[in-house]
Amino acid sequence: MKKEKLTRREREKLRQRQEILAAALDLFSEKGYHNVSMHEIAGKAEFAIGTLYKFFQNKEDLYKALVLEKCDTFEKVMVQAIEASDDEVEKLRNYVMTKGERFRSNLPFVRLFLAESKGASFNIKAGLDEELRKRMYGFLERLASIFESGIKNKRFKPISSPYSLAVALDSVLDAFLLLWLDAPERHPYPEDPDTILDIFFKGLIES
Amino acid sequence: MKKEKLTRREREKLRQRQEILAAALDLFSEKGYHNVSMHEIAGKAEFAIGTLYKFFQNKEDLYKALVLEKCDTFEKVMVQAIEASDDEVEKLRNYVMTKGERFRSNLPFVRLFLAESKGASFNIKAGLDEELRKRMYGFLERLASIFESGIKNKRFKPISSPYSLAVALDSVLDAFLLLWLDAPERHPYPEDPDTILDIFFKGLIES
Amino acid sequence: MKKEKLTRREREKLRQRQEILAAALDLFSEKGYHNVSMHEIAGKAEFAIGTLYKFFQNKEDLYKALVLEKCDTFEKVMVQAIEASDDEVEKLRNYVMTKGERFRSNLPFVRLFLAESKGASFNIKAGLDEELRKRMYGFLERLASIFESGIKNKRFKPISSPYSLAVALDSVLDAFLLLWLDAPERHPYPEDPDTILDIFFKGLIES
Amino acid sequence: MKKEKLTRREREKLRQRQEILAAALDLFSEKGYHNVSMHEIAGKAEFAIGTLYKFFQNKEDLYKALVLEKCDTFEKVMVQAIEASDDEVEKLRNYVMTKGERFRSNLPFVRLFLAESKGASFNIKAGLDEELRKRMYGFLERLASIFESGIKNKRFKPISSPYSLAVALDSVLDAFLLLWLDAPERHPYPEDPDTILDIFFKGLIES
DNA sequence: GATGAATGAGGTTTCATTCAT
DNA sequence: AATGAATGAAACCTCATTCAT
Repeated sequence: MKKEKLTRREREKLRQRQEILAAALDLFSEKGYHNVSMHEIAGKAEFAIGTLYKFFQNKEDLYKALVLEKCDTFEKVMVQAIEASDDEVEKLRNYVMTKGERFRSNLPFVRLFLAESKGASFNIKAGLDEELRKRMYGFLERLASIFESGIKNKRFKPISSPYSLAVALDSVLDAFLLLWLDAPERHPYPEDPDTILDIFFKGLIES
Repeated sequence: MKKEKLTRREREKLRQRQEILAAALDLFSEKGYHNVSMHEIAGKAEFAIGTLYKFFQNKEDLYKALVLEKCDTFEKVMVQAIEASDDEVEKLRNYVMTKGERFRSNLPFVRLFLAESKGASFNIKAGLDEELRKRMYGFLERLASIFESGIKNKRFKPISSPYSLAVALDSVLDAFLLLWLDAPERHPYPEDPDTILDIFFKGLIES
Repeated sequence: MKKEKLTRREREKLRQRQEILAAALDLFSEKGYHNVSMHEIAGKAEFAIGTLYKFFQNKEDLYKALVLEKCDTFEKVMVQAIEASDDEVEKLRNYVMTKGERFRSNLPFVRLFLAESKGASFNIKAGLDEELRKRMYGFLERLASIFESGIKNKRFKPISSPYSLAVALDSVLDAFLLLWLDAPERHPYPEDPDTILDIFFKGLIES
Repeated sequence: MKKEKLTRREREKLRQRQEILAAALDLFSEKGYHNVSMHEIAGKAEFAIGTLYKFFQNKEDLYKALVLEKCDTFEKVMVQAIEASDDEVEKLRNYVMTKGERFRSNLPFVRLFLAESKGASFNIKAGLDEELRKRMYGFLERLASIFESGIKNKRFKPISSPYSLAVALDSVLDAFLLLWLDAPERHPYPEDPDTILDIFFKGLIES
């Protein structure tokens, strides 16, 4: 389905959908699912309330669509980042940099993302959690395979659990980003990815 | 305020308060702040609705009290853990072990804790976040000072940012605990604290 | 206005109108006025919503037109039935038979008709009721005049209130048809009109 | 459960329930289920909207309770009427009189009753119809058994279908009452029950 | 002091109707 | 002339909170 094949009408609809989702993202990320009313979203998006229900069956549906679509885009960018080089260390550097950039330019999304992926999400009765975790596990396995191949290629020391390493790296990134989100000046996100990677690269214990 | 000074009446009130908080913890951790009604809490605690409002000004207040008190206890236990030994490595080991034990025996609290500390908390209009983060930063500094003293005592290599290391260690622990929470069998929490600490102790790069 | 004078355009419009009414009849009779939306009718009739409003001012108008037109046809057939013979008993027989046939082959209409004529119709703010009752009274008078003429012609015993008799006969027919509608197998509508008429023809009391 | 055993609180609740039902009956019978809002009922009953939902789960539930309870009372009175005498003709006379009186003093109920029992009720998704028809069939059988016993006791001529006779008598009563409801002056309900019964008692055909 | 009945603001959602294309 | 996207009033219902008993 090429872009050119979309009729004007279809393009218009798509644009409206994006506007609704953008308004919803702003509000949800600022106040949380339960503190935002459909009226508020409609108001911010400058549509009548009924119009929202033409695009989304209900509030839950709108929220799910928002989170899933944003995560989709985010995941794709992350996958691209780790596939941009053949060198394992370079893959990790790219990942750290790209995640940082991406987060810092998508603040509203980040708040939602962390709320959904770390914090227990009580917003939606079922399904979103599982879907998101499934994706996260998938991505962690990609990350783990970088460590594996790095070990095979003798770039890294042999390590028993590459998956744990992936979990660790990812969580550390999120932690730094969360700190930065909370107080950007006090906790600047490092320009140089090695600042973070060195935590893993350089052993702490004096030998 | 010594225990002996509490009248029977006062002790009774304290016990009732605990019962309310216990019921609230169960419900909030299972369904989330917005999906639990004051009626439900009253029902589970076997008090009348009005009684809840004798103890807490409103729903928000009850929630705040619950989270803060639980965090208090938790923090005290963690501080004890890292003060139980004089050796820096032993302090870290104790921390990893104790946090794991504590989490695994306090599931309902953990869900709330993670929702509040990682996920952006949208439950409460203001205040809880800040209070909790302040405490968390305080604790992270304690952790950081372990690394500092370890470096001074030549137990650890010199590292530029002990605080970052503290953040990293803590976030990695939480990540493992979150995985374990989601699928305990697939992601067992390691018996031996060194399994986690080695991520930081042993450098990854082949030299 | 003769048929020949209708232009192709006019004939087309009339056909469309009928299609809308047919779709509306199906839906209204199945779910009731308030449980059918204009969208549903438009969908079933395969017209755009706007088109419905070209033919009918609003939902109420559409409903009124539907009921009145159907009743018109029905009334005409009933009048024909009682005028098909000169003999009073035969008139009544024809009436009983024709009403039965007509009902059984127009189920959707019957449900609406009974809802409107027996049940108090709360669908329409005003007007339909009165119009329908006026017609019903007119028809009952026709029926009454059969009894009158039967009495004058000595086919029937003298009876003080032929109108009451008309009411009675009509209501009994409806009652049997309602039973049949509810459970056709348990309450078959009699093939022989005399089964019903005998209730009136043969006195019940032993003399 | 004796009346005396009701606590003051319970009696109060019962009274309130009755007030809500009374307000609802007035409104429903005047405007129909779908044209009455819960707010309206609350306003007329002089309760807050929330209070209505303490007594009834939802609007449907309130309506069902209303119709069923009213029908219960009505049925009991009717059964008493036909059991007040041993003589079959007297039973029928009592029935005709009592139904007339009852209807004429319970106009709002009658409108609802006829709407539900004759007109197809589209108000309630399911259940009310069936429940009411079941009761109506039960009552018609009681009526039929009067004709049966009358035939056995030689008070009535032998008739093949006493059930049909019951249906006929009942529907004729309803028809007269409906006429009276529509235009009391034009269609007075007969004082003397025999006016109606004679339709069945005296054969129409001259022999 | 404890209770829980009563309140009503405010949430989500539907649907008859309009009007620009 | 026909369309159907957009509108927004108004429906049902929940639940935090109060206060008379």
